[in-house]
Amino acid sequence: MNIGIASERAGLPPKTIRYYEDIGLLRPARTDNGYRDYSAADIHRLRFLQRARSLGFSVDECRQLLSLYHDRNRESADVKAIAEAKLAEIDRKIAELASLRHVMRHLIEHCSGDERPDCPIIDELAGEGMVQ
Amino acid sequence: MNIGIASERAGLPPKTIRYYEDIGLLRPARTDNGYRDYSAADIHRLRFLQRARSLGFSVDECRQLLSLYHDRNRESADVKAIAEAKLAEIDRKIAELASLRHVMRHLIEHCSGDERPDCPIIDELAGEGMVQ
DNA sequence: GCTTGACCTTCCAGTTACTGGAACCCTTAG
DNA sequence: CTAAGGGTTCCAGTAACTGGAAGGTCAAGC
Repeated sequence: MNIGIASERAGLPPKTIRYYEDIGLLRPARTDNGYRDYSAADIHRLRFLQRARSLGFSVDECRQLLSLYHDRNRESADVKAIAEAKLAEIDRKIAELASLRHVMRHLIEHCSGDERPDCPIIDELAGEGMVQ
Repeated sequence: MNIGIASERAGLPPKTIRYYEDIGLLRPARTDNGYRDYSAADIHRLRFLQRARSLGFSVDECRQLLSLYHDRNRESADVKAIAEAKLAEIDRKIAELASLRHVMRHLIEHCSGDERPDCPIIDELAGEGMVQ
């Protein structure tokens, strides 16, 4: 199976698939003309990657998850630990964004948004603002 | 004022301050020995940058905000538009993270997290899972 | 006067996870 | 025979820094 078809099946652009190969995440066969030749197992692996990436796992975490996936002796605790760390990270990011949102809302609410130059958003950034 | 002191006052690492100069965000004077020499206005500018960056504005947005800051004829509506776009972006990110969080929680809750190899997290990533 | 340490300089490379583009090869239909 | 639409490699660029090497400067202590 050529890379174009593999791309459709896996839901990843060809460039990304080649990149994953570059960094050692998979190693498809080659046909006589030098084209990459993807097996069903390769597609499975690519879809695994696509799903894990879309869940916010870094490429390096995907590498770990893949090796756990292929490890017949893995303990589910190992996988759970990675997932829990990721959840904690998501929570941290949400909290940070929520706090940013709060400040932004506050600033926007107090800005008249008209043709006059006075602007509490600019004042705040300049350190003459209302927050603190 | 040397870069070390400027760094303390602005709350930015020296490396970052030099980087901001590289990309044209400020242009401090130089002393005879070639050291950068920061004025009070430079520090003000750096603090502006520090605040805007920590509010999630990109370096390019900071550039726009700085030029609006120095524009005596600006309209507060211009600033408000940038801030509102940023708020919308923050909302999008929060929504995306919330949905990730939901899936992760679900997966983690169903994983025994013990020494057994069975793991719904891995199953899900492999496409044999419970979600969908 | 000399050394030592803290500071400063520039420049190059690396990070993350791709993406764009150039130059070129292969296959197939008309 | 040619053109379109695959495929290949390799190089460079993205965002916003960060680390590190090699070397200049300055102030203090002996």
